[in-house]
Amino acid sequence: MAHKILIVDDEKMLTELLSSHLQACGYETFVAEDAQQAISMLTTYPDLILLDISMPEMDGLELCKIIRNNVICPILFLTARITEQDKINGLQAGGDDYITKPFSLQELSARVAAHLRRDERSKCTPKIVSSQGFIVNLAERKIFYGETELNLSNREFDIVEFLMCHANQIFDKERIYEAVWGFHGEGDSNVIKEHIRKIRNKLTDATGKEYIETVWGMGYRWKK
Amino acid sequence: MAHKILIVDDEKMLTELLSSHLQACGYETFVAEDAQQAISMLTTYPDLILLDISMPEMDGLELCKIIRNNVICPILFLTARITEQDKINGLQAGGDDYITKPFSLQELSARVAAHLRRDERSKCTPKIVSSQGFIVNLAERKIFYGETELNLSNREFDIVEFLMCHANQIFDKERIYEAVWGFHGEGDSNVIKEHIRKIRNKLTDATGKEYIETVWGMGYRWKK
DNA sequence: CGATAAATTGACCGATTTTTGACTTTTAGA
DNA sequence: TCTAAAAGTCAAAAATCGGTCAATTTATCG
Repeated sequence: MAHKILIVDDEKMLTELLSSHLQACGYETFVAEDAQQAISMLTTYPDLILLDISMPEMDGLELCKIIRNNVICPILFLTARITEQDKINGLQAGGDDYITKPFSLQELSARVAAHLRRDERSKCTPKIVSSQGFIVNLAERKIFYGETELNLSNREFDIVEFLMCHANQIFDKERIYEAVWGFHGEGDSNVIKEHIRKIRNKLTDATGKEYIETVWGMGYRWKK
Repeated sequence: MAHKILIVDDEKMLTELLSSHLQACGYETFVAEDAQQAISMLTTYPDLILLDISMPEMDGLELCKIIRNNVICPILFLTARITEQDKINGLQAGGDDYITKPFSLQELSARVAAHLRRDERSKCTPKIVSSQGFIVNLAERKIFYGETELNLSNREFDIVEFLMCHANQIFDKERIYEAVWGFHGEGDSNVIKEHIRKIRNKLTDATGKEYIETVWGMGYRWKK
């Protein structure tokens, strides 16, 4: 399957040029001309994003942060000026690399390919973490307690992963929602309660122990 | 290094309250009472800005745009009313979030912390304070006297935190109510009296000493 | 398309916290 | 000493929060 590349830029000339070149290189391309479009196009789950941060109508860095909160793929900035401060700002906003204008199409596709390769490699390396008798396979998103698998659903896995990786810290429902869903939810949400219940059932079924503690009026935490 | 927060508001009462609470939370605060001051204080490079957009003497949104053009830190609006249009206007002007009045100090610092967290992953905010044999964990909102935990409820914790952080100062019930609840209460409220009683019981149970003194006709104070 | 699993929502219960109201005690000043 | 205001006490009502279940909506897969 071809890699998907999202191009965010308001200059039609440029986007068409990039788009056709990258398509010629075998990529699938999507174009967004403003922040609104860019955000809604994240649903295509691009493998890489080219983002022009020097667009007059919007703050590219701000947009970058929003994007970074929703996807993990590489974000490459297209920019005219480039100072040390720009670099720092951009990296803090979650960017991965800069391509300064003017650039050749060859250079562009080379950089794109390099980032996709690196991303692909890191995807291939299985990440396995173990703690408290659990074996967590982040790549396959599976959790074992000794020999027995826990069969968590996606959301359940996300919640467990988040709590486990921040053991002993207390998180209220709002924060868990933010961490797992990536955006704000309504304050008094039943969703978290229900997921916690399901998770607890599966945990105690497999281990016979309690791992998620409720701190009344504060939230939940993974005991360690 | 503590995070720097710039507070822009023309109500002295409120700015002092916010300032002292945020300082208690470990932040460094700066106060600007008008647009002129606010702009010149941008040279302190704040990590977050609290901006009251309902100030009579100036256009908060206009000011926000100016600020946004100069710094990239989160800008949180303090506002009484909040319509859908307000939100759009505010976000277009470069704001990041809204806190609608009335709000509790707890809510405020939670939102502030959330934005700072999202903005970067630096962990320089001090979360544990100790004094007079007490260990106050602001993150987990727990208080220990030596080894023994005090098991305060949330409101109780808020009151103790407020009094403790302003040791030896006298506050009447009105003032305590404002600080903890975030808005004005009726004058002769039993709520404070009752909470103080509960707190005193828990304090003497754990320590055998008296910490909260009543100053007759004036209020309460934390003895130090 | 339909079947199945997952995610979310709404309703309800019980525990805990918070607030209230009635009452008692203490205090300062006449 | 007496009194009115302020503070303290207690129990019970009200609000909040978390846990659970069933029902509904939403994704996923063949």
